[in-house]
Amino acid sequence: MAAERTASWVDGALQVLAASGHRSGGARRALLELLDSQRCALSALEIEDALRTSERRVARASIYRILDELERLGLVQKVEVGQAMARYEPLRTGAGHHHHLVCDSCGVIMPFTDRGLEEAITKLSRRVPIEVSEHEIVLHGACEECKD
Amino acid sequence: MAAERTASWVDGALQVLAASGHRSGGARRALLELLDSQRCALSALEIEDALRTSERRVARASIYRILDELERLGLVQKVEVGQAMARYEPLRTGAGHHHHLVCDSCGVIMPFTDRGLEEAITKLSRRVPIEVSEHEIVLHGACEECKD
DNA sequence: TTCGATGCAAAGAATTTGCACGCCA
DNA sequence: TGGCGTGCAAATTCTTTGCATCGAA
Repeated sequence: MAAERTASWVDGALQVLAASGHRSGGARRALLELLDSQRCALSALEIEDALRTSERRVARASIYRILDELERLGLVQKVEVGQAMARYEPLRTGAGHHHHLVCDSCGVIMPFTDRGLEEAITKLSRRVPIEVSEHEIVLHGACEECKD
Repeated sequence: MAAERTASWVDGALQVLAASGHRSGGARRALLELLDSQRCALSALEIEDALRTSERRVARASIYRILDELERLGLVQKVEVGQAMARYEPLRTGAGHHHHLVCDSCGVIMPFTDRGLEEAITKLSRRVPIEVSEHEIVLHGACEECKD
């Protein structure tokens, strides 16, 4: 829609955080950068793992707290793909919006986008009894590998 | 699509169970009947609660085991509406297929159906890298009550 | 110096597993 | 009668909370 500078999602997020009265903090910064570098949603534990190795180590509790705050501010989206574990990914304006394919056999998760689907959702949103702010679509099935 | 007798979902389910080599069992029966009588998805704990009161009491572990088996057999669908708790509902052929609206403020869940959405999904399913067997759509937002 | 940010460990909540007994086929 | 179905309780796994300390403004 609007032509926005892709001034790294991290910067934008930090700005929003500052604007809402948050101080800096190394843990949050590391977490934001990790999320930004990912291709698809990560779970809290995967984040802890990734950060333990490289970057800056961040306590598990902090990860949950930070993700919770980021979600509340609309900076990340929590996605539930049915593996008893929440996953999070950056919420970018316009570009980057996608949904998920899940292989119920091996658990792999892949992102996909579909214009028709988004249009259907937009139309639909106007006539449901709630004020829609977000939507989440998950297609379950068997991936090439597991299809046999 | 096909004109199917609505010979109660419970009966059909019991038949599938029998066909796949399962014995009868009172707990499963009670759980099936409860699910069949519901208007929307229930969580395992809600099921335990409902069964504790009336019907036949069923142990929590059994509820999880039974739901797991029913899901594997394609008799119920697990829906994740993002409240750190899985919900289950009967999977009926054709009629009854719906998706969910979730109020992120009060947590109420409402079912909805949309033809356009289903068509978009069907088309889309043909060109994604997995063999789609199920799909789940959740719209998040604020309900009339919480909209203020 | 002040108060939010973070780490650590214990607490909680949902779900799973182990094992013994009861009941259907 | 044999083995699945079920209950009970302990164990796991993911997430949250309590509290002390560290660090940014």
